[in-house]
Amino acid sequence: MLRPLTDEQIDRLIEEATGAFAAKGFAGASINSIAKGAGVSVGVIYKYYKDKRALFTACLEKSLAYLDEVFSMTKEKNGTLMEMVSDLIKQNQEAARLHPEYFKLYHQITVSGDEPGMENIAEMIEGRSATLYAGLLEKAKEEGRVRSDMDTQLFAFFFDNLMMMLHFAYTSRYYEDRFRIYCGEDKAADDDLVHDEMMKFIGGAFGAGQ
Amino acid sequence: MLRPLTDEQIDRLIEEATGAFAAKGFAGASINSIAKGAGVSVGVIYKYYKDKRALFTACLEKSLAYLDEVFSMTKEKNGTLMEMVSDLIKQNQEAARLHPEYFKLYHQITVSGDEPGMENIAEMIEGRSATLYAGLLEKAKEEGRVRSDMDTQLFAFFFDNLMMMLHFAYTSRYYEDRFRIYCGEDKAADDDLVHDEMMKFIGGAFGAGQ
Amino acid sequence: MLRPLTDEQIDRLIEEATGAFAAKGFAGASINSIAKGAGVSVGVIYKYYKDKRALFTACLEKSLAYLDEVFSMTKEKNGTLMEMVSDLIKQNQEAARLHPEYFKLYHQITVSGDEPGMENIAEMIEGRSATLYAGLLEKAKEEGRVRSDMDTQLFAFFFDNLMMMLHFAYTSRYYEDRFRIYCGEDKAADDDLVHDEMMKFIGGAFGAGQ
Amino acid sequence: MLRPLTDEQIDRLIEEATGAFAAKGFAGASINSIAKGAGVSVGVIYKYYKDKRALFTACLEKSLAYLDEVFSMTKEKNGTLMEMVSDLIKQNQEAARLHPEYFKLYHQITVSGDEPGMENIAEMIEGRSATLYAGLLEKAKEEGRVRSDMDTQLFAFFFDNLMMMLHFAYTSRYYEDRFRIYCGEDKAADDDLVHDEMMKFIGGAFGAGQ
DNA sequence: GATGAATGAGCGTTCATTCAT
DNA sequence: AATGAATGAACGCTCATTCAT
Repeated sequence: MLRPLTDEQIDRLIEEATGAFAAKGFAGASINSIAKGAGVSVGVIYKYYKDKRALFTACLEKSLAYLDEVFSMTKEKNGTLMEMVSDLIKQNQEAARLHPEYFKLYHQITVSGDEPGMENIAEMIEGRSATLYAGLLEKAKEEGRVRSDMDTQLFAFFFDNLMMMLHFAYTSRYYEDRFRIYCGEDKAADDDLVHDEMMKFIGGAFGAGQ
Repeated sequence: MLRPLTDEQIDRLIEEATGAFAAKGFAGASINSIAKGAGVSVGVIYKYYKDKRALFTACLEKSLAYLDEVFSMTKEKNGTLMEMVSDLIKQNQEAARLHPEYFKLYHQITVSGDEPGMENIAEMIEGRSATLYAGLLEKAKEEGRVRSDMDTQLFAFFFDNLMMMLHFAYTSRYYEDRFRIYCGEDKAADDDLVHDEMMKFIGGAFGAGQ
Repeated sequence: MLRPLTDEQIDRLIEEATGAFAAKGFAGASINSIAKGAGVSVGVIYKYYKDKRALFTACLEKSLAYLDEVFSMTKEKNGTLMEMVSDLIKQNQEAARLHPEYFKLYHQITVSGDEPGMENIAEMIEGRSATLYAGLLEKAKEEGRVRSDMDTQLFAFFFDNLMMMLHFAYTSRYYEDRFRIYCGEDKAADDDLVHDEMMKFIGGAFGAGQ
Repeated sequence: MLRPLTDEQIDRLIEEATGAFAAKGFAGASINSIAKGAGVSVGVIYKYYKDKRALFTACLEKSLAYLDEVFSMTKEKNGTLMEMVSDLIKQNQEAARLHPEYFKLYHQITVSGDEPGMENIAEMIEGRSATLYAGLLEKAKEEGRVRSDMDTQLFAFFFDNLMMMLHFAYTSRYYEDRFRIYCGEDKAADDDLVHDEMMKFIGGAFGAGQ
């Protein structure tokens, strides 16, 4: 038989597709040009994926698996709250510089409307970190290490918002520009500075000095 | 009709197009159905706007003008830093509930890639608030009303990130879901609670108690 | 606006489509090559017809209307049974030579399986002639002008079978060949001879000599 | 398997393909699903048959061989003209109920246009019966057992037309419907009645009472 | 010599854009 | 100067055919 797609070819297809979906969105990306870009035939895509949506989902799953891995690395260190925050910032910076397209794809789904199959996607993606952050804050609050008057759920939410915006700042053309407008080229490129200032910001927000 | 489009017609066109782009994204929206919805002919759209992208840009500009107006209302009050923060939160909450489509459109451009005409759009949108926030923080720092060790530009950036995520949380399907996952239905719907907690978060971050 | 399709263009489109469907069947015919052949754009077909099936239906309707017209011309003459038979033969010969594609299209639907929208098509097409033929035979039987032991419905059916095969013999490549195999080139081309022999055959079958 | 296709496999392939072509037509049937249904690989089909058309032709040939067999059974009985007619009717009824797909396939080729390889197919199929019928009629005419003024070739043609329409009436969806429209459900299902009436019809046509 | 996954032309259909009116 | 039907490139997808194994 014609040589089956190698793992490399599949990887390249997913990579190409991820890039296309990340850059142009689901509707804007074209299967035919993804195939061309990946160096495979159109037809074979439909052997591996039922339709365009399934290809998109496969790309998304790979991206989310990566994001989850990054998140898990921090989680497993089991450090203190602020150690975790520091870690998360660093990991996000590093991961976003390494694989911007994964974050871009994540970014894409945040703009998609009510497409079928997208109903519980937020729960899937956000559930774990929501629970983790709120739990850590709750524990820290009980132990008196953060301000006692916070709503831990909302504070977890605000904190995660900062994390999301951080990786988008390394990832989306618009957010990159915006980053530079706020800080100038130099600071935006200085990962350590950003980390340190963010630690101050979040530390202060949490009242983590107590 | 063989007379120029009236201002009302242009308004209605932009409104219709904004709704369509907000709901379905750039690629998903159809010029023909926008024309039908707006009660104008397809052809005339191309007299006023070079192409679909130009129409999108026009919608975007109107949305941004609205957002700017909201922002200006706060700016002109000339209150203290934390008064301004409080105001901004409230304004964003109100505006996002009133005109979600404007925020959705704003959200759309953050995912668009390197399309022509999108080069300086961030500068256009973000320049003024970047300057304002950093300026206010700088002044407050000099006066000792916020922590003295902050990088005011980065802090302004972090703060604006929180503002952006706030309006997206009222505006994008995905972010709405995510909001509820973090806080539950009740808190996500309680604008006053969100405002108050956000004030604590930001107040702490700024060291605004000093 | 771009010049709307003239009636001539629509006619040409239907003609081209009828030819394509007649020659290759519904599945085998291609909208794109019909468009090319008719000298119109693909897109405009979809302005006039919802989809391929609708175009086919339009062709079929035109063909059936023509067939019906031919049939009506005979019916309205209100002649005796054998006069009607004679007329029908002549009309079918003439019509089939004039517009073979209409008969071909009719022929096509006889091979189509259980496609949607084809459920009651036989009733639509065959109902009128079935009633007419059986009625005429019944009347003739009562009047003793045909054999008294016939089942008029079945005899009407056999008679119509001969009519169908007659026009297919002028219309379908296969049936034309078969016609020549049975009779030789010369007789197959001799419409009057065919008419006369067919009159004998049917006259005998009906016992119309009585 | 890396051994030649067994005869059983070829048979099964042809059977599957015949079913598919009969049900969906040439264009509608899919080689890939025929292969799957027959339990052979796609590739091997192309070793045995040049292309889809050749596979169709092979199916057709098998169908025609069967039809020919049915025809031969009658022929070999060497009965009188009207005995042969009676036999033919019965054989057609029985065969059509037993193997509708063979007749359907035969029906398919009558609608196909000028495809290559279809040039002499009518000759192949119709030649023998044309000769036989005309011969029998000629002999009967000489012996005075049928009307003396008939053109035996055309009468043979008309007679065979009735035979064709008879098996299509048991075989094609459209012709089945039409049969019922002409006769009602009950008569269409009553093979003996149909046989008897057809004998009357043909007997009368031939003037076989003489 | 069979396999069956890959190929890619071509399908039906859409829709941004054009242009005769 | 607006109209809106026509245009045709390009879409997602299928399937007859090929060819490395």
